Amino acid sequence: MNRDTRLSDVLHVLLHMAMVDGPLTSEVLARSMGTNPAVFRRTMAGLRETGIVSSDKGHGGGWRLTRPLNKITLLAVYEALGRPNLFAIGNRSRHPECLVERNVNAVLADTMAEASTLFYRRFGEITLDNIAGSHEFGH
Amino acid sequence: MNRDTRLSDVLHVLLHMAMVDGPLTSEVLARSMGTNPAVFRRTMAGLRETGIVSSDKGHGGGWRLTRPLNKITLLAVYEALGRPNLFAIGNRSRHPECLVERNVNAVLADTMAEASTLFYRRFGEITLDNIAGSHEFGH
DNA sequence: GTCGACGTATCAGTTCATGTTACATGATCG
DNA sequence: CGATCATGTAACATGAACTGATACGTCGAC
Repeated sequence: MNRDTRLSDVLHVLLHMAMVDGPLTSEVLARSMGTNPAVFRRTMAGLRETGIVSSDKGHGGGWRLTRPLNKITLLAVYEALGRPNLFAIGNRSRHPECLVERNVNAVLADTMAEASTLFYRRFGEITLDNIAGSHEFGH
Repeated sequence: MNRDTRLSDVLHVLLHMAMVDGPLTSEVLARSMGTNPAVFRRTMAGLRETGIVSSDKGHGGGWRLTRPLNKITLLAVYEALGRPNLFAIGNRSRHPECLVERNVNAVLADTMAEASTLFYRRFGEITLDNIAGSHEFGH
């Protein structure tokens, strides 16, 4: 099963955007993401809608950050992507009426919920300037 | 991305096996798992190799548990399946030499490592008899 | 020796994310 | 105002991976 790398890809691009003054085009940023402009725009749509970045058409257009890196948490980026599924494992309810199956599902769901909480907490603590510099943010 | 439900499926089957005296055939157990015998055998191969279950050919053959449920941890089952990938997210190293990308990867890898530890700890604490009864094992 | 069961290789089918193309919209510049 | 440049997005193509399916080999009980 292939992993969803959009979060990693988007962070990479955002950090590069922060290093440049003017806007950058999908053409350029897609290359930095290793894909093509249409995929890049599709991926960034949520970040535009939640206001992390803005995009302009026409001459001199392109993408830019709307606020400094220390005002953007990893959690905000994750949520802007639509909170993609974190886990590769899960339940399949073939027999929803079966008590055993319900117990199994509850155990796995509990553990995954705990792990989710951990992800959210950590993501909320990390701002993008923490990532831009050397890897130092509290442990 | 579709979730890997093998762990959930296998637990379900193991608990049902524990409720029966004699061995059960792939035919029967596959039906309980909602699949066909070949897929069932493929899925259970690791559990046979690690000794959680045994299988016998010929008349009166089939699958049986080799030890009671309270001697089987969820972790043992997970490992017998080959420690399937837990996470749906991940890094893609398109630019391994890029410092920014290395920082991004490190942040995500750290968080995933922490979550892995949590999964392993919880899986190690839970034995299958905890799941068989009502859902009570410590919180 | 026949039958019943597992073991497993191999191929087919499906699904889903990603890649691709195409075209519409809108802004800027001359 | 028209040309150009950029985004927005729909629609379709591609490809990889997992599951399902089939076939056949092995082995044990009767």
